[in-house]
Order: sequence, then structure tokens, then C-alpha cells
Amino acid sequence: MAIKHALLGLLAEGPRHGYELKTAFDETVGERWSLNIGQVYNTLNRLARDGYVVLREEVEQESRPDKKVYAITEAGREELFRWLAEPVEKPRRLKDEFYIKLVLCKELGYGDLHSLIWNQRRAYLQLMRVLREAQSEINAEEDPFTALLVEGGILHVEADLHWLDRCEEMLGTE
Amino acid sequence: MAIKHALLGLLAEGPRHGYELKTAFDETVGERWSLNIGQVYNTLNRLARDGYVVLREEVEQESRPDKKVYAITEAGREELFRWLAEPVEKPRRLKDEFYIKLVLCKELGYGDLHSLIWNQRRAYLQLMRVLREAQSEINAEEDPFTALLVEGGILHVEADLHWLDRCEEMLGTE
DNA sequence: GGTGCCATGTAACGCGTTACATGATTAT
DNA sequence: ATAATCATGTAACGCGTTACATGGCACC
Repeated sequence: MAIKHALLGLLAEGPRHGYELKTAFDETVGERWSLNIGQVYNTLNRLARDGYVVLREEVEQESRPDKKVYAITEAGREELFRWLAEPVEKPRRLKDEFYIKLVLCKELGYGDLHSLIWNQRRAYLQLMRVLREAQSEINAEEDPFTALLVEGGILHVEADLHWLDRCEEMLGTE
Repeated sequence: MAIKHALLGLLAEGPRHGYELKTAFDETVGERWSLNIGQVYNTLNRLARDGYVVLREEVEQESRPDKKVYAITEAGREELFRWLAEPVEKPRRLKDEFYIKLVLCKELGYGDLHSLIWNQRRAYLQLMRVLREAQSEINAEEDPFTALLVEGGILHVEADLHWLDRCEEMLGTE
């Protein structure tokens, strides 16, 4: 849902071949998003299949596979801007895995509600420590994107922790 | 990642056939999680393939397909409890679609940062209204799960809105 | 001699999602 | 008449993910 468009975005800067895309991705988006090189080629094929991208030229090289340079198409540009204009994904929280755990635990009586919540809380607190540490290591002026990423993470985890409190309050822990 | 385990949880109550699972799912988890009946059969096959479930008996019926009753296995029970004990998914926020939009928008200069953020904010505010309305219609004592679901949604959207503010502050809007 | 860079991919998996097909029974 | 309920599925798609294969070059 996103890698596709990230590559499209990079190709909108100019034609590139797979390996180049991978390194460009790592430089711009890749701070904390690891991408398997194979996936670049997969995604590129799918983009080509959908007409968002075309193989522009094959650069011959000796003793090395030819470079296959891809370029974005008009349709690809349209798709890119359509995607950019469209707000992001529906509320994840409403389709939440932990919710199912809660229901199973409480309704069907599997496992212990208290420890379910505490396990989750522990994981969030741990994550919180990691994020806070990351935050202290970032120069927000130099790298505002990473700073925002981390800050967003913190805000979310705070919300999650708050929510766990509410779960305990409402479902009781006895 | 979740449906699988939800079905496993329902089967841990006792053997059931696909259609029964679907209705049970709708009753317990399904408040706001719509599930295509076809997916039940898919998932059931996959569970059987992985040995978490077995076909216990086929109940013959006239003028109707036989019922295929599945039962959870020992391995299935183990998997269910393993899953319950394990905290939920890594931080979503760190692998976020909107983050890519931001980067593309700001780094590569596609589209307008201001409207990107505002589109997103509008979507969140709209969602907020929906959630608040839902909240006012729920009897928290009668249906604490749905109430929690909605409250979780609200907490998250609040965090998201807060984060958008920070994005604007840090990246400038000019 | 090993590591890592350059450069290509393929094949398969996992999970969710949807569209389609079949067909009898019962209630409105 | 037609909609809903009961009851089964299959086939395909979409996207992300991973493991595996190939192979030369440069550097330490």
C-alpha cells in the first residue's frame, strides 16, 4: 500500500533502475523502513503490469547484468498524485488484534485478563523506552523526519497505554 | 494475523462448522469487523493445513450441503495460547504510510505540504465526529467491548491530530 | 580468503479480501 | 415474487515478505 507509491515517487524524479531505487529508498524513506532488494523488483514488475511504469532502456554492461532503467508513465504520475491527495488508511484501531484478544479472553474465558493487559503494557513501556532513547539521539533540525517519526510513535504508544488503563477500569481485573 | 486466531478461539469452545463459526464470530468479535463468509472457509483450510484444526465429522443433510465440523487440535490450542500471551504487533506508526507521503512531498517537492496535512486532518476530524457519535449511542455497561473499541479509536485519532500539529510546526507551512 | 558492493531477478509463502457459483427452505 | 437464512466452497487478486540463485569486482 505504500512501497509501491514510494517507488513511484522516486521514479517521478527521473528514470532509474532497480538497484538505484533501492539505494534512493534507503536514503529518503529508509531510516527505519528496511526493504528487501527483491521486493523492489517485484514491485517494479507489478507497477509495469499496471502501466504505471515502463522499461525505458536496457543499459548493457560487461561482466554484470544489464541495467534495466524504468520510467514513470502519465498514468503513474496520476496515480501518485491521487494517492498523495487521498487521506491515509481507515482507523486501524477499529480492526485491532488486541481487541480480539480481549474478547476471547473475557468472553470465552481463555487466559487471564489481568496478565493479558499487563503483557501488553510491558511491551508498550519497553517500546516507550526505546523511543525516548531514540528521541534523545536525534537532532530535530538536521533530521526532522526521523524526529517526527519517533514523536508520532511516542504519541501513539501513550494513547495505547491510556487505552489499556481504560480497559482495566471497564472490564475489571479482580 | 488475527482472524485465524479468532476462529481458533471460537473452536476452542467446541467443534463447529464453517457457517456456525461465521455467526459466532459476528456475535462476539463482529461488532465492527465484517467478515466475508468465504474467508472462513479459506482460513479453516489453512488452519487444517497447519494442523491447528481437524475435520471431525461430516454431518449429512438432505437438500443441503453436508456440515463439516472442525475441531481444534492440541497444536491449535498451543498456538492460541502462545498468541494470546504474546504482545500485539510492533509499532505501526514507525512504518507509516503518511510518513512516506510527507517525505515525498517535502523532499521531492511533489504536491503541497500544507494541503497534504490539511487533507489528513480533515479526514481525522471527520472520523472523530463519527466516533463521538458512536460513543454517544453505546451503553458502556451493556457492551463494554464496543465502548472500548470506540474509545481506543478516539484516543488514537487524538494522537494523530496532535501529531499533525507537530508536523506543521516542524516542517513549516509557508 | 572473506566481505561487501554492484546488479539482476525468481519462486513461493502468508494473510486478507472479493467475486462468483450452487441450491433448498422459510418468511414477508 | 423476493429476500433472508442455511450451507458449502473455489479461484483469483493484492501486497508484503523472504529465501534462494548468479556472478564479477575491489578492498583489506
